[in-house]
Amino acid sequence: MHASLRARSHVWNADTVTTPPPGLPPPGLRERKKQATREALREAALRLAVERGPEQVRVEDIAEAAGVSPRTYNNYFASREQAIVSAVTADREARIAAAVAARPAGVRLADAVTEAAVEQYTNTSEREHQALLLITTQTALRDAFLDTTAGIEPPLTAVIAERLGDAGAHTARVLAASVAAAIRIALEGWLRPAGNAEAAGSFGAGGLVVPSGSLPDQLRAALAPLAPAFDAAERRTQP
Amino acid sequence: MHASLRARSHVWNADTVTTPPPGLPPPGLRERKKQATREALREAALRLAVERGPEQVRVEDIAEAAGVSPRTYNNYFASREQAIVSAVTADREARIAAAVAARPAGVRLADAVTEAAVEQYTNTSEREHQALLLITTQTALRDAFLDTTAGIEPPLTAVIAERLGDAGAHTARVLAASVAAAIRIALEGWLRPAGNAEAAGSFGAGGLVVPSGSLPDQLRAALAPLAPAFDAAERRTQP
DNA sequence: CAGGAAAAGTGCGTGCACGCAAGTTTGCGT
DNA sequence: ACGCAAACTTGCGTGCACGCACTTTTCCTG
Repeated sequence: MHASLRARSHVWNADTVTTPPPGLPPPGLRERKKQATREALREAALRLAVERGPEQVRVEDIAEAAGVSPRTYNNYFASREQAIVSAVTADREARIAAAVAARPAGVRLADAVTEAAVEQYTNTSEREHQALLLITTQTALRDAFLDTTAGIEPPLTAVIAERLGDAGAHTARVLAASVAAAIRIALEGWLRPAGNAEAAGSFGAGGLVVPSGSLPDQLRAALAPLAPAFDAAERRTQP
Repeated sequence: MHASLRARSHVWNADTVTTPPPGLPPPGLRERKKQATREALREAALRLAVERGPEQVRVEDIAEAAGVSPRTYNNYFASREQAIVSAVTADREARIAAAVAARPAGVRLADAVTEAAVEQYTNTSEREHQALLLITTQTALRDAFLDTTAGIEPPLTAVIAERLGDAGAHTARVLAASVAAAIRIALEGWLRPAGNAEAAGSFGAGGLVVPSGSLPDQLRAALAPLAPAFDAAERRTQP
């Protein structure tokens, strides 16, 4: 059944250490240390991966560099790849949701989502771009990065549900998942240039794929087909 | 960031042993033995999982029961869970695509897809239902089963692309991925009853989720929001 | 300001995924 | 029929994910 498209790829978030939804009381020392550890691991993982090749970094090294035990390391990250990728991902999931919520209630929901996504993926900081190059070099990292999109679903579901009202809660879930899938496709197409020919799966006819434009273009193109669904959903709540 | 929703879950298809798209020449001895081995492993995995608990089955046991080395086992399956789940899944991916292609060209594409999905998931054979009960007992199996939906995407992309023409190749990909996501959601909702309360993720408002109807209902409900997107895509090719 | 419970960190052991480098079988051309 | 090349199998070694039981840290409540 098809080639090894998408091999092993631990989907996001297998950590034991839970981070509760931002509580109103001051975070408390406990939370702050947790986040500090998390960032220390992220940082160490990325730094080591850049210094030596990503292949030459064992979890033991990351843990040591961050000053924790290896066992603790994987209370935070389910795989070596996650640790590295999370450094460039940070909390983009939450930022996208926030960006959608920030748009005035007047605009089309489809546009709000699309622009929010484009916006959050084009903020290409300096180190982030450097790390992206690193990611493209290794399939495992590439996959881990793509799996990041799954994390967008829950917060996006929340904001969409907010706009659609309680009646559309179910619809919101499906739309959010579709958006996540579309974004994944856009990212796939974007960082394809690394010459693998057997990309699009193995089905008969049209072997032509768009020659991969810029990321914003890819995102808009991938999200466009979903716009009618958003419009219909919106229309159903505000006739 | 959220609880451990969707922990480790090796996405489908990490096998080394490739199965080329069905060639026209007679399969040849090589292919037949490969499929035989695959089925022997599937069968052994399921049988052992049913006899003792799924937890009490090591890879070594499965391999031995199938008469191959443990190393060969994971040339076919990337995880223990895949082997077990694949016994109930068989090639449902291809069947769904075929079912879509089978529908007359006159019907709405959205309907064709929905009905094809419902049809292929309601053929609950005897042993299959038994195995589904087994799956619900263990989170790892549940996740592996849900990840099966990812495999629907490639063949579904092909048939949808066929109906939309080459212009809609890109759209087809996004729609297929959305359908896969929707089906996943439907399945999630369906085999939820196993009392876990922290299901829907952790976002503020509406904690009400539909009390999970039958599988066909869940599927139709999950796919309905995508219908407008299909209609629009179809309209664009045949005005 | 205790004291005790909850949560995070740690050491250890087990089974597993997977790369590598033979060995073995199958298929095909001459 | 022969033999070569490609494909599959296998043994071995390595690093890793993760459960369990235990220690340490943080937080809350009387």
